[in-house]
Amino acid sequence: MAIVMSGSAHDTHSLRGLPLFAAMGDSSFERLAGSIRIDNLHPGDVLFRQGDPAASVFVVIEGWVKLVRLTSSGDEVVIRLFTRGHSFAETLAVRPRVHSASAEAASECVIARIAAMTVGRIAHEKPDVALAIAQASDASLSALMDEIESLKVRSADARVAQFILSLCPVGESSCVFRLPFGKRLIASYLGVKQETLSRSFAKLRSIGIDIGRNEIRVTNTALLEAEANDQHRSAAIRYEIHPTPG
Amino acid sequence: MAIVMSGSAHDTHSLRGLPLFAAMGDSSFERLAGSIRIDNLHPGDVLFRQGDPAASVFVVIEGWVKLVRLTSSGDEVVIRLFTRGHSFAETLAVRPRVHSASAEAASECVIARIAAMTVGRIAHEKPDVALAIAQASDASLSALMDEIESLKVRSADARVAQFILSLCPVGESSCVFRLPFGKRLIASYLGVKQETLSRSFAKLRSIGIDIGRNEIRVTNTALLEAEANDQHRSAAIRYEIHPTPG
DNA sequence: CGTAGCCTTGAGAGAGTTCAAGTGTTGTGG
DNA sequence: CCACAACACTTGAACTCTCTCAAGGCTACG
Repeated sequence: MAIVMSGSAHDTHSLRGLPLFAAMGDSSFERLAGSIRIDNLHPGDVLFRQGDPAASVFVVIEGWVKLVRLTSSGDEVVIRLFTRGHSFAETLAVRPRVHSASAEAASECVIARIAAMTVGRIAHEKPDVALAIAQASDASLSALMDEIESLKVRSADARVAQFILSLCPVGESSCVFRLPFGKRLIASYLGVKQETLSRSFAKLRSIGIDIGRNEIRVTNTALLEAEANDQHRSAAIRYEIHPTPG
Repeated sequence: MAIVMSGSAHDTHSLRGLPLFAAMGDSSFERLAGSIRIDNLHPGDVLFRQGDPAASVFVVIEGWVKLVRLTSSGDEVVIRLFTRGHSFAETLAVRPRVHSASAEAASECVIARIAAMTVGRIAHEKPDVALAIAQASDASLSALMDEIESLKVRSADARVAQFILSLCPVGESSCVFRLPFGKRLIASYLGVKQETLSRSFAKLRSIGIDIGRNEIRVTNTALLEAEANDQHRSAAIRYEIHPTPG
């Protein structure tokens, strides 16, 4: 169950830097700030379900939220994973509709929530709020396009490598961190079966990636990057063929 | 080469009904209308390239435009296909950046184009324009999520069926139409190899879908729909197992 | 200590790709 | 008008990747 906290001065100050809020002017943010509710969530807590009418706009402050869809055959597919700074359901504040996917906490997390009606009302008066929403959804668009490209052209192994890489802190050539959620979830996000993911992890051990139960140890980020780009395939040397004339 | 036409009264009137424009008020549309340029494009004509700074917002009036990405290994992936009513690059009017994909005419087509700066300027003054942009990008978001779900859970055959279904006029139980573009493009859009697509088409013949060089004949849309939902798999009867106790 | 859930591993089947050859269409120059 | 090349598409066969089914191991929790 969510614990409701008042948006304290400290809270709103740290929110100001998150993309959705950073893109709007001071006066707009001030108006919104009073309506922001901060919730602490536990894994499995539901933010909204596919088919629910849109009620709020969300921003992740800490932890991970999964966006999932139920397929006609009954199983769930993870469409996206949101973490610190990501906002979602913003566009539904513009013209309220039902959610086309469900959102659920994937780890312990802290999220900010604002009533869609409030955001919508302000956005209709203040262009900077509407533009902030458009800007945030542009970021989502890019992220989804990356995902589509990846699904279409990369092998499962490459996608797995890419995913681990995305969890590594930027600029570090080696790192150790905890997996924020289960491997079942990762598999669904990457569009592979759990067994396939497990086998991919096993292969990665040979390039210095050690995946434990909840912990990942990356010895060399560069090797991981090569794997993510399918190097073993595209690196196949291409000889210049000089056709014998006649 | 594009043929530039003036936005005549007839043109702007028909544009008014397209989603991006339908979502804005009369006065905003009037202001925009003067800056709309209508172009006739031939297959292969480039609208923008990945890496180009955003210069315009586009709306497809007739025909098809493909949005493609170049992968690190050099081949191109079709991310999306736009047709009548679809707008794209709208969000780039908000905060100009470079395009993260290229757009190219996939068939003979007619598109409307407005300078991004013009749209941006108006959107900063009139919230309804900013909201129309947000609304249009919400539609894109949904479309991309559908695509991701499809890539993750459906087989190539199902995706092919789904795609043909999307080309059929709604509500018709049988139809005949021309393919608006080549099969190579379709394959790339669906994330399969051309040979695989060809074999999928061959399989569809058994359920009354006849795919010729440029023409498709669908005898029964319902059968196609069943195929698109992977019926042959999920329809496998699940028996209730009563485990023998002890 | 037993059970349940999550993860790994193995073996075999199936889906999709690759490579290679072949068909058909279109456009071009002789 | 035909020969030719270029291009788009199809088909076959072998191979690779990913999934399915099945069993077993590890961890957490009562």
